[in-house]
Amino acid sequence: MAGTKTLRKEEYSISELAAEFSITPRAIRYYEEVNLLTPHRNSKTTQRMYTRRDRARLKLILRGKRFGFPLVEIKEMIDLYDVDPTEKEQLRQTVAYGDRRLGEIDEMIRELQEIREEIFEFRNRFLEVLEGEEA
Amino acid sequence: MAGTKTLRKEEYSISELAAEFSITPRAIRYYEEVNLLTPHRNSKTTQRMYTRRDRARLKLILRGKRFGFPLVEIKEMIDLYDVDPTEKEQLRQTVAYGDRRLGEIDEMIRELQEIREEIFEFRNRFLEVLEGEEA
DNA sequence: TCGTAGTTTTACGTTGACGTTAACGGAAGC
DNA sequence: GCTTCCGTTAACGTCAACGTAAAACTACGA
Repeated sequence: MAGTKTLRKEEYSISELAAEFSITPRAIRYYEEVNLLTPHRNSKTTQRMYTRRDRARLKLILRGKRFGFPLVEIKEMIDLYDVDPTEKEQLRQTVAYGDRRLGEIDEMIRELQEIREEIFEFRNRFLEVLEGEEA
Repeated sequence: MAGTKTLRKEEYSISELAAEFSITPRAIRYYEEVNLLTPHRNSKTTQRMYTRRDRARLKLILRGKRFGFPLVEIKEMIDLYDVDPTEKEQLRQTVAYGDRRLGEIDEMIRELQEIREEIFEFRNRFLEVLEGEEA
């Protein structure tokens, strides 16, 4: 089985991607409008074709959305993957940006754990009441 | 110092609350429009007055917003605090709702930790490059 | 008592993130 | 060749979550 890699498509059409992620083609085109995706065109200026890299970016976009980040901020974050590693100043700024984001994310995790605790305790209190009645 | 509790205001005006949470009075009134807050009126149908309980609810609203929850869902979650503990069916449904939310939140925490890892590694890789140059 | 600062309702405006429709083009199956 | 799906652009519509502006009321300190 040497050389057996999970066979993956190289390119995707817009509706293939849309179906895979349960969104609409319109949404994907919109992400292109705001420069979050830059698919190339196939067969002489017609269909958009999405590479695995485009697909990966789309995944990141949707992940950001799940946390309520606006698309502009999602773009900022995703663009970190494209920083030129020879530009010292850019690197420095990126590191600083990353540090800020890390702080935010740690805070979010903290808060989420709080929320989890609250819901959990509420749930249990209610469950106890129910199980008390059961007897 | 017995009986010394941190002196807290009993009631707040709309702009006091707005200032405290760095939002606008309009936003607070909007939350009332969608039944997320129900301040009482003081001195004959004029000013809205917010109790500490209202203030607590506002805090919860803003916390929900930080995670991108729409106001309707935030309302669902906050209303858990007001479930009638004598209504068995309501309790049962609330427990089920809580379980669903707990699942979601666990997933969010997991994802956030992933994101944290990614940013962290990126940051470190960049930092290494910078420190290499330093020498 | 007057000014000014805060509050009220009403109502229209705005922004982000798409949804929806129209009008068209190419390809594929019959 | 015709229909039936994709796909394309362009343009207008929509919904949530407020922003903003107008016009009136009230509260309060100098």
